[in-house]
Amino acid sequence: MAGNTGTKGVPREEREQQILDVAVEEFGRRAYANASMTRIAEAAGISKPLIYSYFDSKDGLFLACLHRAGANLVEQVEAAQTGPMLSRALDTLAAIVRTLEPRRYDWAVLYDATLPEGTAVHDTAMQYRKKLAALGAAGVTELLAGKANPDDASLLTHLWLHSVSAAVGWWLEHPEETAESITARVMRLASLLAESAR
Amino acid sequence: MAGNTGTKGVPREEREQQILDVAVEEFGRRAYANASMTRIAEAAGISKPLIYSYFDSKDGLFLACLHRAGANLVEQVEAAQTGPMLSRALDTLAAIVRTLEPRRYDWAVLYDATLPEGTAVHDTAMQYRKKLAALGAAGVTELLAGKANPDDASLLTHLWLHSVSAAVGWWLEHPEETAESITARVMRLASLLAESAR
DNA sequence: GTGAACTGACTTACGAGTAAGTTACCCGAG
DNA sequence: CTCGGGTAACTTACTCGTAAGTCAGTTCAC
Repeated sequence: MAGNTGTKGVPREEREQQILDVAVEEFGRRAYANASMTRIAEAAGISKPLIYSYFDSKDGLFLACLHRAGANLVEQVEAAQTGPMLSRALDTLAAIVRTLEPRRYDWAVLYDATLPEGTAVHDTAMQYRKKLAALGAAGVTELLAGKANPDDASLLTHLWLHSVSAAVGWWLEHPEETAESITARVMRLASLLAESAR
Repeated sequence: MAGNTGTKGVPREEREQQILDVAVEEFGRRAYANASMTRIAEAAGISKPLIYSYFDSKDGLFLACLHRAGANLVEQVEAAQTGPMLSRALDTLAAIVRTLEPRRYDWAVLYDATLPEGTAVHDTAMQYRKKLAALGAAGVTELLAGKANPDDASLLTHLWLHSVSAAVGWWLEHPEETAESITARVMRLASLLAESAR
């Protein structure tokens, strides 16, 4: 009889994507440490055991979110490393923001500050962060062109990555903004600052 | 007889400071959500109930850390808002870094991303953040001098605060650096960037 | 009828918070 | 100076709630 049990006819692949979408939002909003599997299940309209049967564990679910977000971002950012140095940084930011458009919380998942050290989750996030940092560092090196020591370059790379985080964070607080409007704002600010520094 | 019980003769005031120092480190490293009262007690070489008798709760302990960090930072940053616009940003950064020198994790506590919304802990952190943001916003407004719309200014303020966070974060990964060396690095980078933008 | 999609109800671990008691320091009375 | 008693500084050993993870199934599509 119509208890709540039994299949609903949703194929695994589709259900997995749906769970991932919900999970990214929960992980992005509350961070890994505060995220609750029960809440994810409720938000997805299914029960907890189904999630476990598809993703094994909280870590497994987070890893799946991470891979989707990380691989996507690395790919898009790599593709943006072509133009002349002057505009490359802006191109990269545009690529990131465009990639994040459909799922803005992907960035928060990748840069979650609550991942316990020494776990697979932490290590995997670190790998993706390192890849993005390496891409940023390449640009920074070229920009500085030997005019600064390696530690200064490392610091600038760090500043660059965090500026992107800041822009994405601001975007999350201003949902009505689009990828284009954000990029445009940053471009305006960049030229205003350059002018002020004259 | 000499069980582990009974007073050790440490006066409350002194013990409280010691607990706070340990707690800031734990909260700063692991973030509020992952921090454990048991671990703080162990690291401080005392038992959990003593912490509770002095600070009431995990929230109470965190609040105490917050007030020490927040009040200190707000005061020092306010004092740095005097020079001409050109150097004010650098002065502010220098003030922050100098203030953080004895307890670098204060910044991480103030900007902990895992504070549950709607709690006293979250609200208090927000108040201090807002104060610092307001100081930053004042500088940004003066710098832009009406040449940008309010949303652009808001974004720039956000970028500024996150850049400070980034610098502090880099510092935590390079413990051998001093307040002065960090400030010097940022100054060098700022002038290099200004030159590149020419 | 068989396997994939699903669930209600459980167990378990861990961390916040507490009850009840122990010891050492301090200070006033003799 | 010294001998109690009161209180501040402590601890061991608990309770209790919450969230991860699991068991034993039920139902539907093919």
